[in-house]
Amino acid sequence: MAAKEKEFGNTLQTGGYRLTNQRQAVLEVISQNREKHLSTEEIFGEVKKKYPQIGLATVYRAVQLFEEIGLVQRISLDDGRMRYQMADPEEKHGHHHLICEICGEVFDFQEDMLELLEENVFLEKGFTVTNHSVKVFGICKNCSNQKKQ
Amino acid sequence: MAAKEKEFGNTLQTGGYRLTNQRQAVLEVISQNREKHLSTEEIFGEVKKKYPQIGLATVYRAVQLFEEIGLVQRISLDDGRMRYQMADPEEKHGHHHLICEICGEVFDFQEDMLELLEENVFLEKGFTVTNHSVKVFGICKNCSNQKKQ
DNA sequence: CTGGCTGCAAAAGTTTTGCAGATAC
DNA sequence: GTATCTGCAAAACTTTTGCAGCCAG
Repeated sequence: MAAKEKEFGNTLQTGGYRLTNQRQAVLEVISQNREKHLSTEEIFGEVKKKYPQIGLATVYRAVQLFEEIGLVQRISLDDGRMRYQMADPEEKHGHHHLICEICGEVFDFQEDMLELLEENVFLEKGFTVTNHSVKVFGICKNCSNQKKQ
Repeated sequence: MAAKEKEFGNTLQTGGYRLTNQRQAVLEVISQNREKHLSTEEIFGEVKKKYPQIGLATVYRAVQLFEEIGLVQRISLDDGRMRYQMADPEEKHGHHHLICEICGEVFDFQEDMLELLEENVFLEKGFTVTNHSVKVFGICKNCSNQKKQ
């Protein structure tokens, strides 16, 4: 925890950015909801609990900054709002998402098979891959079980 | 062409929807720009050339209907607006997109390797895949060549 | 100190909605 | 004829921006 905050501070400092209470609070919320894929508005709501005077624009500016310096990963579920999740520095391209079409739950998954896909795309189309975003829609295990009952 | 319009009419009729001039005009624009990935505003602009009195809301309602009945595929490039493209009824899950990070051009690609990925996801997570959306970012062949010059 | 950051409020951009009139079937 | 569709305008939402004051370094 202390190590994490130190790392956060360093990452901001390296870029010449300031470590403000607001930014700390925003990152804390994202960090404490690692599995949640929060929208900006949801982050705003959570941060306000601990930091009631914060403005929505500050949250928008904070998450954008965090994405630029690689602290968080931006996720779009194509529903007209952006979501954010902690980025894992170990991952080359960020991870991917399984989205249940019944309950809307979002599950993470890691899939290295996509490396092969990238190779194919380069050979066939001359396209050099720098990143990819994969969303897989379907029915999650829980919802499948409920259907059977 | 005539066959396509007939098919369009039938698809709408099957659902109990009306074949209006506005809807025909919207679908014509999408159909005549198969490789373009037009945004709703762009579709609106094109349609107005032939049908100047059309309203933007009508275009929004038309593309939403077309997506529901499977005539078009909705594409999100996470830039805050939706795009639409003709759907190929032959494709199981729609095709995927290569997005150049330099010129912004969007190229289509078909990749069957994802079938394997779906199998893995089911085995590992019990998640039954019904659809997926893959976006691959990178540098296209043209932009790579320009860089070298 | 001072340049970067915040909060507020206004603006911008996309998409949705309500409603009276028009139209496909 | 009538249920559906359209066009307009207003509203709803998310995100961005301008600016005066504040604060981290």
